[in-house]
Amino acid sequence: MVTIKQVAAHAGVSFKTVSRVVNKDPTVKKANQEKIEQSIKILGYRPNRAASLTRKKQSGIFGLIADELLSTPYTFDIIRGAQDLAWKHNKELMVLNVNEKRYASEKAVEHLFEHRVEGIIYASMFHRKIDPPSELINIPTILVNCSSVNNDLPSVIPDEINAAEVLTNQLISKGYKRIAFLNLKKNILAAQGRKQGVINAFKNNKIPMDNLYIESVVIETIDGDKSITREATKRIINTFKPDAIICGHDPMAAEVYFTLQAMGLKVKEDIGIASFDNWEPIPSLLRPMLSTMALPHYEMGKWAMNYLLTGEQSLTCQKEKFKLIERESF
Amino acid sequence: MVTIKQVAAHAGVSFKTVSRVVNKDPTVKKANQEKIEQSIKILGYRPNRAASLTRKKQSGIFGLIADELLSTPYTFDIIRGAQDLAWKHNKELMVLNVNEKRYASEKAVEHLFEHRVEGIIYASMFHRKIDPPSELINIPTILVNCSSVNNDLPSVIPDEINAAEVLTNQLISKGYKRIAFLNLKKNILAAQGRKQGVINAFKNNKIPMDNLYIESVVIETIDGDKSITREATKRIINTFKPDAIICGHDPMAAEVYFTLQAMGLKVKEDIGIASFDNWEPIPSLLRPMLSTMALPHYEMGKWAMNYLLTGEQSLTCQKEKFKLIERESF
DNA sequence: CCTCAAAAAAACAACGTTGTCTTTAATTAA
DNA sequence: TTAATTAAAGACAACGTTGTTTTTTTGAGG
Repeated sequence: MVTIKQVAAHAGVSFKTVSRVVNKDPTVKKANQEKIEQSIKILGYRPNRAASLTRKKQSGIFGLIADELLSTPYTFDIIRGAQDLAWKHNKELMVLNVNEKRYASEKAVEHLFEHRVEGIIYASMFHRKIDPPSELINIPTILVNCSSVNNDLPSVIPDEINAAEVLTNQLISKGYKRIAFLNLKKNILAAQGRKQGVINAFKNNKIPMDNLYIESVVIETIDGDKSITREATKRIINTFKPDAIICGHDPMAAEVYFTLQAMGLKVKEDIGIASFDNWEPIPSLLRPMLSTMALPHYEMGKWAMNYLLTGEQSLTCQKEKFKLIERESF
Repeated sequence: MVTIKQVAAHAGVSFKTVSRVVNKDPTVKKANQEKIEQSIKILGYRPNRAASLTRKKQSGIFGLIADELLSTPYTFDIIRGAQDLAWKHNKELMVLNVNEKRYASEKAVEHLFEHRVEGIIYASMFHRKIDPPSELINIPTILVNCSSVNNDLPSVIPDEINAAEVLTNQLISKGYKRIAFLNLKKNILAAQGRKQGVINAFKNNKIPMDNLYIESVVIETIDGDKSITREATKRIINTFKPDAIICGHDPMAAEVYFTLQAMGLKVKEDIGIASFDNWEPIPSLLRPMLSTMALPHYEMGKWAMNYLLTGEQSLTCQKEKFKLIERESF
């Protein structure tokens, strides 16, 4: 690999002058600057990042630990959001993919410390409480899509309450009057906020609460048994007789679609369907395409990176708003 | 940050001895080793990776450029496969997510060169020919899920022919006799290989070719208009009258499912459906769940990393086999 | 043409490690 | 006990940069 000294020799200047050109120091004569840039190009010189980091105080590297517990790869947008912003500021983002079984996140933190990262983003693959590696308190850290059980770290999470409120408002404004909400499992954070949001919307619109029915549907895994969803749907249609159903997430909406179809009911025509997550490719695969509240993954990743870049220290809990993706299901 | 010299002072030895302990040099007396390990723990010392890299000839870092052209995040397994193996060998994997619009892959290569990576994995998000950054010929590089237009770089790609052959064999062995293949667009690499594979299977099983019908279906985007798939399905059912349909990929299979349903036909009972990709969550969402050939993303990522780790130089084109995920659709 | 200040470039130390060589301590053989 | 040998630890240079200080060059003003 060609070094700064070789460039200096080629250009006939001291290596320090080359360093100045590389670092865009304005105190270099134009003539020399051009000569050196020529030499750099001819020799194919690239500054050695490691060497430069030994003298610079800031590494320019941030870490992102992606806790892919449930391997829901549509959360990839968190990484995209963080990386786009990092690059815009000429910072590196070191992404470490953590899998509970094989590599403890402790090891990932260790790696990042060795690289002297300036800050760490810890991203969970679904909204939940976590018990993060204790070392994280020694370095600027921001949690994404999760919050610490001890509340000792700042975080950015999806605004579940607002999402449910906006979605329900939209349904109501379109004339739906009797809504069933097939919520996720009770102990899931998202479920709690969304329930609150749906209720808020009913209150704000002064609609009697007996036009709202909420039930938590237990789904263990995405590809597992969905008979519970199917049975709940049938039962609710026959007893509560809603004109719209809000589903806990898009996979559940898919199952609801299929159940309705089997019952001879048409989505939108006979019953409106709305959902949460915008878990591609599900919403655009279904017919009619599913209107759903998109999780602000990209925005959360970006917000987190920005938090680190601005050097903020506050122990905030930022809530990012979902975005309604209107398709054809209500 | 605490340095090696501080540890040395704390333990009452020279900093070189600490270095030996950190690098697991066996020529350190047990007593000293333990004393130093104590000091490291107490002071929370972590070796400075950048400083160490200035002296070591090998950086221990590999680069992965993820060309997320079509943002199909289910390809994430390529990264997982590569990273798992890298970690097992105590190597770092620097993942750079490249988006055609915003950041040229040239810039990503530049970054990786500055970090003195030992090799680069360039991964495409769907199987195709690419024109990779020319700088890559100066460093051990392996292409994943793509090959170079100039054939000047080694690559690992999915074995499309074999996949189609295995899948078709399986259908035939289950008694299906008249098969329609709704292939992807003609100019897609996967489509060409798979067509060959299906034909091979018919030949090997000595089944007359007039029991096979192949048609290329043009789908521009995943979430775009699917009426072409719908119409093709109807037409083929009514004219060719197959007992099984092989779909070009899982989103297409979903559309075929819906079309059949609308026609009053039941998947598996009335007609077998098979597909390619195992593009979660589609296959496990559909009812009955879709049997499909899984793209060997994880395996390709792992193979690529292994290629770099072993320091191989050959200009091979490795073909990784798909895996049939048997569910319930045929 | 000289002086002096300002600008530009060079010299040299420093960063926190590892590699190599040298010195010291421990062990073995006589 | 001592010399010879080996094991362990220390000293010092080196890596390729950047930060700081010193020297040289340039150019303006008289």
